[in-house]
Order: sequence, then C-alpha cells, then structure tokens
Amino acid sequence: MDQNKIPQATAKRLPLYYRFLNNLNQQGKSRVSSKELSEAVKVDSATIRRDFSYFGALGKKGYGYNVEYLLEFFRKTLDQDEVTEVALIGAGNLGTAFLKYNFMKNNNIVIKMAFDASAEKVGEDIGGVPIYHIDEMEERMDGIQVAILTIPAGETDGVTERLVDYGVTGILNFTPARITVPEHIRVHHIDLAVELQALVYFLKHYPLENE
Amino acid sequence: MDQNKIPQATAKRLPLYYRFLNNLNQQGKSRVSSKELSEAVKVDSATIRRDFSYFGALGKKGYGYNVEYLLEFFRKTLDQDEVTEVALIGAGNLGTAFLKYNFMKNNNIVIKMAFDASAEKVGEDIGGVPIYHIDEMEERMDGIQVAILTIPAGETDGVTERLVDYGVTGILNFTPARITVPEHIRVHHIDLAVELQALVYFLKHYPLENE
DNA sequence: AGAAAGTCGTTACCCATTTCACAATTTAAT
DNA sequence: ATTAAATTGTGAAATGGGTAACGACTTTCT
Repeated sequence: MDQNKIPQATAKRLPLYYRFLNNLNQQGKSRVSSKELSEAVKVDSATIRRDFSYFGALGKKGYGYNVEYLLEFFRKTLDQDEVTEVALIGAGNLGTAFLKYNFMKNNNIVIKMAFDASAEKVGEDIGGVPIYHIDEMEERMDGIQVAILTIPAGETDGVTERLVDYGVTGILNFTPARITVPEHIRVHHIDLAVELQALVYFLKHYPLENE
Repeated sequence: MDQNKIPQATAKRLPLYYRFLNNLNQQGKSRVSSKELSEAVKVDSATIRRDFSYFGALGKKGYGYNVEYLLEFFRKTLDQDEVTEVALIGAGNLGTAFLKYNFMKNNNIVIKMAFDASAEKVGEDIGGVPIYHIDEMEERMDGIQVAILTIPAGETDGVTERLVDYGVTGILNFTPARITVPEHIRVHHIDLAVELQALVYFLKHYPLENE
C-alpha cells in the first residue's frame, strides 16, 4: 500500500531474490554481491542493484549486501509475516502438483482448500489440503481472496463467474481460456500451450540469442 | 530464420491468436475485426493490428481479416506443417498434466516420450506417451531438440547438464532452480511459486490497477 | 449513386524497463 | 599508511513495447 513506486517488473523478481537469499542464509553465507546474485538468478547485476535501491540503500559500497539484513528486510516488505490463504479450483494433475508444493517455506502462502467436481476426489486430502465438492465453493471459501484455476477449459467461464460473484480479488488462471472479469479483479494467465509453442517458435526464428 | 524483425512480445501472442482463429474457423466464422479479436483475447486492438502488420498487410480496410486466410498464413509462419517433437523429463503430477494435454490440435507439437526415475512409472503409458527410465535418456532421445523439465528441484542441475551434453537447443524449465546453460541454448522459466507470490504481492500493493 | 459507417495500417508519441558507466565509498593488501 | 581492488547507487541513454489518432480505403445503407 505504501510502496507504490516499485515497478511491477521489480516486484516480480522479488520472490526470486527472496528464495535465493534464503538458500544463501541456510548455507551460512553472510555476505553477497550483486554480481554473485546475478549469476545465480540470471538477472543483470545492474538490474538487481536498481531493484534493491527502490527500497533504499540496502548495501554497502565495496562490500555488497548483508544476507541476513536483506532477508529480514524483504520478509517484512513482502508481507511475509501475514500468511496468505488461497483456494485451488480443480484437483486434476496440475492442481495436485500445486497441492503437493509447499508454498509456506519461502512464500508464506498456504492453499487452504481445494474444490473439484469429481465425486471420487471429494473428501480426499492431498498434501494436507481438504477437497470439497465445487458446489460448496461459495459457502466454504470463508474470506479467501485468491483462487488458482486449474480446471478444464470448458468449465472456465461458469466457475469464473461464480468466483467473481463470490468476491475474489485475484485469480491465477491456468486454463487456456481468456476470462472476462470486472476491472478491479486481477488475473494472471499462465498458458502452458502458449509457453511451449513460444519456446519452439523462438528456437526456430531466433536461433542464437537469449531471451 | 527470415522474420527476424518480429518483436518477442508479438511472437508470444501468436499462439494465442492462432488458437482463437481456429475456434472461429470451426464455428464457421469467415471474417473478424481486430476489435472482436481484442475482446476475445484481451489484447488491445491497436496492438493486434500492429502485431499482424509485422507480417505484411493481412487485412482489408473497412472489412477486417479473413479468418481462413489468416489461419493459413499463420500455419505456415508458425511452421505448423512440421510437427515439433519434444521430450518430457519428470512424470510427476505436473508432468502428467502435460502428457494428458493434446498439443497437436492447435500447436502441432507432440510429446514423443517421457523419462522418470521412479521404477513404478517406467513402462507405463500416459496419454499415449511411453515412459522410460531416466538412465536411458541420451540413447532414447534420438534427435529431439526440446525438453520440458518437470522434475524435483534437487535433480535439476544434474539432468540439465546431461541435456546440454546430449545437445538440446531449448528447455522449458518448471523447476524453481535457475539453470546454467551455454549461450546457444534457450531456456524459458516458469516458476509456479513466483507466479503465485507475484499475484499476491500485486493484490496487496496495487489493489485496483490491472496488469 | 452518394453518404455513412467500419476498419486497417501506420505515424507519432508515450511509458516502463534495462543497461552503461562512473563517482563515491569501503575493504583488503602490501 | 598507502595503494589497489571491490562494489554500491544512480544519472543518463538506450531499448522495447503499447496506444491514441487519423488518413485511406472498403463496405453497407438509403
């Protein structure tokens, strides 16, 4: 709310930095330079310094950055003290992959519940997350603001409409459908087919460059 | 090879356009305007016209675009007549989601084989794709240039090195690790935790805007 | 036929992001 | 104590992408 000047491109890299700093810390490293960081996360070192500088002068000239200090700073900045609860809609293979991933450790996010239309799955418990029938979605959501959409393409529009009516503020959409939502709801699309085809296209047309 | 001036941002949208045009065609629509297209794929109509214009004047003023013509044109441009074969490494939940997805219909890409380290999975057949043991990777790959990496984080570096030595030219990396490869190999990263955390971060810090 | 409406392709501008390059500062070495 | 090496933070320039607006042309309407 108060860091409104941070570029979106920077914000997208923060989780990456955070995770890597965590690794360093666990390895016992107490100091790191933008150059080292750059090699590890594959982001230009000037970009890293610029990214950090939006938060103030976090480093020391001639020295680099103190890992622990940086971690502590980002932990606060990324609102890591407050756990974010999300719901997963669609417990197929892709959904199950999410359920088994532990977002708590580095991201302080937890998938609180999942919904599915298949009677076999309802009642199950994958990765410690209970699965309810999708008909119970609205009554069970109980204040959750974010949904991960991993359902078949055909059901997308109907479910989206229900999520909007219910009142989510963010949707991570893994279906190929481009969903329509009111302006105040944020949607991020991740389209596996598009990602794969884009890679193939780049290989054929830009054979030697890097992204 | 010859379309080297096409911006990467445009190239990433092409698969999206292509898929939607296919839908239109199947619905029997023979004509479409950039405005209609815009509403369906959620891309500004001026951007669409600009994107198309990189390939020449494909439309007609006052009329719009001929769906069939556009499809035929993109089919050639996206090299859709030549099937691209890819290999999938890691047949866990995420990998299985890929195996069950049919990339042939819209993308002319086929997952030819999968590899996994688990003895139970080897010999199985998911979505018509055979699963081999990962030790047989190099001997089985047989000319395949593109790999989808859906293995646990810990195994990433070792497998990547083997893929590089074998000679892939492109990797779609779903592991959280940022892999190191020679410059001539293209890697696209899709990091589920980063995507989720970025969405959450945006919701908290940029509550009303759109991406 | 003539007028009105629709739509493209493109020019000109805008904005966000990346990167270069260097002064300032600190650390490390001799 | 001096010098050399390392490294940040940032001003300025470069890159890349998006969009408003409009002339030109086509279609549709009356």
